[in-house]
Amino acid sequence: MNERSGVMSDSGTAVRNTRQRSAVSALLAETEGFHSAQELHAMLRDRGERVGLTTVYRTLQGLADAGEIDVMRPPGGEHLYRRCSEGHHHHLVCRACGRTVEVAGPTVETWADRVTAQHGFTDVSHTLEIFGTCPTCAR
Amino acid sequence: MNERSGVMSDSGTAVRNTRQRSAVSALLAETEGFHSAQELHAMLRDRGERVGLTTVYRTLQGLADAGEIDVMRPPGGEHLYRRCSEGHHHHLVCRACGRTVEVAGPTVETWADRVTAQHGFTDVSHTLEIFGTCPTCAR
DNA sequence: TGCGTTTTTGACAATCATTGTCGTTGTCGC
DNA sequence: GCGACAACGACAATGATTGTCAAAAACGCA
Repeated sequence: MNERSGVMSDSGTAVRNTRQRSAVSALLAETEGFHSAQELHAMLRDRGERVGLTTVYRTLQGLADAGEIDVMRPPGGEHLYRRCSEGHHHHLVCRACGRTVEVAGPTVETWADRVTAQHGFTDVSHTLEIFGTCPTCAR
Repeated sequence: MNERSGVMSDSGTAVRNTRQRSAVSALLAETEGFHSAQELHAMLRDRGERVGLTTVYRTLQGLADAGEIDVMRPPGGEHLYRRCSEGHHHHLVCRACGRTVEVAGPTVETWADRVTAQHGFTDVSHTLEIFGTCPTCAR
């Protein structure tokens, strides 16, 4: 955690530092793995933090836009959010039990950069998700 | 959560050949680019084919499960479907104009196989989407 | 070829995550 | 301390996708 008050986007819109925003950030900082907006909302409630569901959605959106958290969109479900560890990485997700393994992929990064450069694309980002059956569930 | 995940590719399940299924397949075969289920439904109606929206959804799902079409899930929107060209490939999508470039990635395939094997995962599939700004829109 | 079984269809209702609304509340600059 | 204005949040609205189930169509078989 760093980035405190005074974060201001170029457009001149001030991002205010509120209890709710801090609560969401703090929760994400302490939590492992992916969780849906609704789950995070419930977790905040359990902690005694009173934060509206709408606010949770908006805060997560803002954090995702700022690149401070990961968003995963698994087939057939809600969006899942997770604090973003430093550096770029991807996820290997078990279809059956949902277990997630974090994998770094310098190979992929390099490849993606080369491909996009070839086509003249700029301001590039990419998402890569790998789904499979983990050894435990395979049995 | 259980999966009736279909490995029923053998002769057990008869996939019946209906007018509606043919219509959807034919439309996809003639159409370039990605389209939503609703768009495809409208296109069928314009052609004079009478196919229910529910059927379109189910047919697309079936085709996607069978690996005959691509599914893309862009942020903030509907699922987009497209006929799948032979071989595995990925997409480079322009954020501004939506233009799509198809790219093959043997490097990525190899990498993905290696990583999943390392973790013992089986029955693996992956999705990779690259978003950026194309040269035209960058200006 | 005709018949019965089984799948598929499709209009409509239901679901449910996400977004919009808008009066109220709290923050922050001054 | 004060006022402007962003953020909040309860609720309603949206809208894509899925479930339902009677009717229709396809296919296997005699």
